[in-house]
Amino acid sequence: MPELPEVETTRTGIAPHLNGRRVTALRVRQPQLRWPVPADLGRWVRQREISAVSRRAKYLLLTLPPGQVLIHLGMSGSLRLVPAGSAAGPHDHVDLELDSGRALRLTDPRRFGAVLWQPAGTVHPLLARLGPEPLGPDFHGDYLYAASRGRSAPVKAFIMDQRVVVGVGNIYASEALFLAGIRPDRAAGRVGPDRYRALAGEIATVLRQAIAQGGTTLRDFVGGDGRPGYFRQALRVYGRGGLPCPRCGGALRSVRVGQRGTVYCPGCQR
DNA sequence: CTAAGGACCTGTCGGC
DNA sequence: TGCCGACAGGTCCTTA
Repeated sequence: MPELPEVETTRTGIAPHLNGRRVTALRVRQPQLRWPVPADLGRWVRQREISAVSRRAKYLLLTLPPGQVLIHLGMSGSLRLVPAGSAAGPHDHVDLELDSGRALRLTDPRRFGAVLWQPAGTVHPLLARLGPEPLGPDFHGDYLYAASRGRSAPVKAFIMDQRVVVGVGNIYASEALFLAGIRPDRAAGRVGPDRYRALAGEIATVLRQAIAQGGTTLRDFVGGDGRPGYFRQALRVYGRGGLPCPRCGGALRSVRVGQRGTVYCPGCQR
């Protein structure tokens, strides 16, 4: 999936085409995503005007007067603007048609994504326990240090926990840990305050740089304009197991940490 | 409370 | 060429 940079890239790509537009129809070809698309979603959004397109964690939020449409891209989801009524492929599950003659189309082969509804004034349960935004003021090394005391889970799993900090997935967790010189399998509670300050800084830096490059495209991610992201060429360790470490030249090691593929440099990361 | 494993679903790739 | 297992950007849910 899309981690935070890909979701943010999607947001900036689609927002100009959605802001101020009226929804003319909702077309759901496959409601069985991570959770079923609410059967009455069309009634909530039809003829309503989209007033904002925002992001919280890896969720996109389309604000209409009575509430917000929540969209999560899961592992393989992407959003594009297409001409309304254009031919749909087998994984084009949802079209949100607009009065501009275009439609926001959700494509998601693995169907781990979600399209949900959050009435105004309520907080959807999925958003209720999210941690701070990594690019916001509440995220810093001292926070990570305090939150990690007594935790024996690997530090990589810790920073990928959306209750700790949102938006960091498997790619950027690996990259930030490399940049901060921390072994991904080290217990979160056994990383000191100075190293957490470095890690918080590297997380923010790598996310910002990836956003500037339009995110990372491994196979199927495209931004709202249909173009891939270009951060892949800047990845230091992710997907590079066995290849030379960009810092010391030693072979990068590929392991599994918390069921997820993980690459690190045994020489540079402690 | 934390941690670990399974579950969801489709596509792709490498090995035999 | 064909089949089979492993793996893929997420994260909730159950179990211990």
